[in-house]
Formats: sequence, C-alpha cells, structure tokens
Amino acid sequence: MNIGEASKASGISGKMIRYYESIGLIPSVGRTEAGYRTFSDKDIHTLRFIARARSLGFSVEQMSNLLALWRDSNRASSDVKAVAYAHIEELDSKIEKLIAMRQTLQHLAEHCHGDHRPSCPILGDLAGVPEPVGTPTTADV
Amino acid sequence: MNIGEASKASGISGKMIRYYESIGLIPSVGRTEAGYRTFSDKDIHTLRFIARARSLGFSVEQMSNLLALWRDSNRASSDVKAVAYAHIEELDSKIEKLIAMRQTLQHLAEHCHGDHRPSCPILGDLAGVPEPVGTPTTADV
DNA sequence: CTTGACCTTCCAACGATGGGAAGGTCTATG
DNA sequence: CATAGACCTTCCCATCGTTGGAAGGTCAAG
Repeated sequence: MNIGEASKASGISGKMIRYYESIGLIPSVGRTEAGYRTFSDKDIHTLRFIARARSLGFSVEQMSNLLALWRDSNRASSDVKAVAYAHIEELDSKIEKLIAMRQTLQHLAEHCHGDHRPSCPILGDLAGVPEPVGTPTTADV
Repeated sequence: MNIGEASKASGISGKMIRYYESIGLIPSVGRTEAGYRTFSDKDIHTLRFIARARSLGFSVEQMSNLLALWRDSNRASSDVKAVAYAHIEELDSKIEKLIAMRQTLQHLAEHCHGDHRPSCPILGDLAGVPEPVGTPTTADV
C-alpha cells in the first residue's frame, strides 16, 4: 500500500501522514527501493486510530499518549480514562466560552433594529457605550 | 500615551498592538521624534473596541468589517446585524461539534472501568472495535 | 517512448500570539 | 553629568495542525 491508498483507507491526507511520521506520532513506515512509503495493515490501523481520535478533538500530544497506552497491553484502563476526562474538561471549557460569547452576541443582535438606520446596539456595545437598563452585557454572563 | 500605557488602557498586549497596526487593522498611529508610537484617545477607543470584539470571538477579518461599519456613521444597522449573525452561526457550528465530541467521549468514559485492568472501551472505540449493543458510537450523535 | 498519475523532499503560508535578541531612548537618582 | 533600569524600536522565530506548491524522481498504460 502506498501513501495514496493509505490516505484513502484512513481518511488522513498524504500530507498529514508524512507529517505524523516526521514528528514521530507514528513509527517510520517501510520504503520501496525507489523510496516510496509502504503501509502495512497495522500502519493503516494506527492511522485509523488517529483519524478517530482527531475527530474527537484530541491533540497530537494526547494522541501520542493514547497510542502509547494502546500499544501497551498492560495499561490500566484508569490511565486511559484520565486522558479522556482531561480532554472532556478541555472541551467543556471551550464550550462554555463559546456559549457565553454566543449569548452576549445574540442578545445584542436581538436588540438591533437591523434596518437602514445607523443606530445599532452591537456597535454601541463594542464601542463601550453604556447599555440602557434591562440589556445586560457580557459582564453578566 | 506610549504603547505601554495604551496596552494597559486597552487590555491588548504591546505585541498585538504593533501587529494590528502592521496588518492595517488599526491606522498608523503617531510617532515621537525618537520613533516611539503615540496613542491618542481615539486610538485607545479603537483598541478597546477591538479588545471587546476579540472577547466575543470575532476574527481579525470580521473586526476589520466591524471597524469600517463603526467609522461609517451612515451604515445601516442591518449590515452590522448581518456580521453578528454570521458570527453567531460560526459559534453555533463550533459549539455543536464540541458538544458532539464531548458526548461521545463522555459515553465512552462512563463505560470504562477506570481501574487497573487493561480492558477499555475508549481505546476499543478508537481502534475501531465494534461496540456491544446499547453503546452508540459517534456515528449516532 | 511518452504521458499522466503518482511519489519524494523542501519551503512557505495560514491566524493570533508570545519569546527573545540587539539596539536606541527616557527618566530618576547619585 | 553619568549611569542604571525601565521602556521603546525592529526583526526573526516558535507555536499548532494543515494545506499549497515547486522541483524532481518513478511507475504503469498506451
């Protein structure tokens, strides 16, 4: 299997496969005499593992830990669980931040006439104009 | 006002102020004879606008649009609202993705014993091992 | 043998930010 | 007035994950 086929089989671009190899996330794969990379079934399996982990938002560093645990048949499941929960917490904090932004923006947008007139509470808020009563700002979120 | 004071007054690091100037997000500020940047009250106002927009997750490009609208006293509030809603949609799609990741991961982690034993559904899922019945995978989210 | 699809390596860019070096300026104190 | 230290300047580099492209080698089909 060359890199093109490996890419199709794993869903990871050839560019990224080379990159993952270069940073040592995956071990060096085989080469033909001409220098072409050759991928074994095991390599493909690893790449698919990576693809799945990426889709769950794990960073390269976290994937490196997960791969090490995967390869270690004696790992304790608690170690894996710890990595997973650490990532869940990261996700939670990102989600919270985004929701707070969304909420503030939604509120501002709702109070914007959205017509030809120039007056707009969105710009007002950004420019630091104090809001009228009953229209909380991000500070309240 | 020099860049250090401008930084304190706006909450934007000196590094970033120089960067915003270099990419044209803010107009070139004044200089002393010695080459030090000098910031007017108007410059500070603009920087604070930017700080607030950043805290709402707007990209540099979006901020550029918002600043142009802010400076245009004849803008239609609908234009501002459109930028805001476009950003809300971006936030929504990010939030959805993160929540889906979180949900899958949470589910996997809940079914992981988390003890000394090596067996772990988290690694199992990443490695593509079919899950037992009643334990949906990301595909179901 | 040629063509086109593939592969290789290397270099650069994105977006937003921080780190640091090398050098100039300003201000307060001795 | 000299000097220390806090500030300023520009310039380059690193991050993270990913993509793009150039220049060149290889392979398979016609």
